Amino acid sequence: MKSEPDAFSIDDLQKVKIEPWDGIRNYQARNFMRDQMRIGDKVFFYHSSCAEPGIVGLMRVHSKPYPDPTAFDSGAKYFDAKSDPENPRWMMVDVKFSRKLKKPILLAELKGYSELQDMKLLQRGNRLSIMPVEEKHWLFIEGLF
DNA sequence: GCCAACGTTGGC
DNA sequence: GCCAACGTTGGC
Repeated sequence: MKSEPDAFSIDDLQKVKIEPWDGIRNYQARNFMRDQMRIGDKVFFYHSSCAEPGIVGLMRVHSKPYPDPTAFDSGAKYFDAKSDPENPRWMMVDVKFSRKLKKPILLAELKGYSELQDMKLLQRGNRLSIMPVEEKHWLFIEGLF
């Protein structure tokens, strides 16, 4: 799961411990939260759109999917008039802090490993802010900690 | 700031 | 349903 550190960083998560991952307005990203995530699933926290993009920490899924309340708040940045509270368009989960890596694993480093060449994160043009990680890739990256 | 790669919108 | 225009993401 990606976040711009200026908006919400791994340090912010370490402080608050649990964070509702709201504001996702992309159907594919929503589907991953709504359909694939289970409580306790491990998640990489990735800093994007910054000087040194990369994996900076670990967290876990901490709730079942539920409607994103910011979609119903007409004053909120992520308000969506087309999301009906009776039939919510945007679903999200809460995440819980696990740990911060001593040293981030930067995107530039990840790109260098032949073992990760087919990883979704590294595919050309990928802009998804939430995506699944294959087990083989997860295990390889864990070995880099 | 630039640009590639999408995703969304809206006219037809 | 098609597709051009526009908006967004995100690395560089």
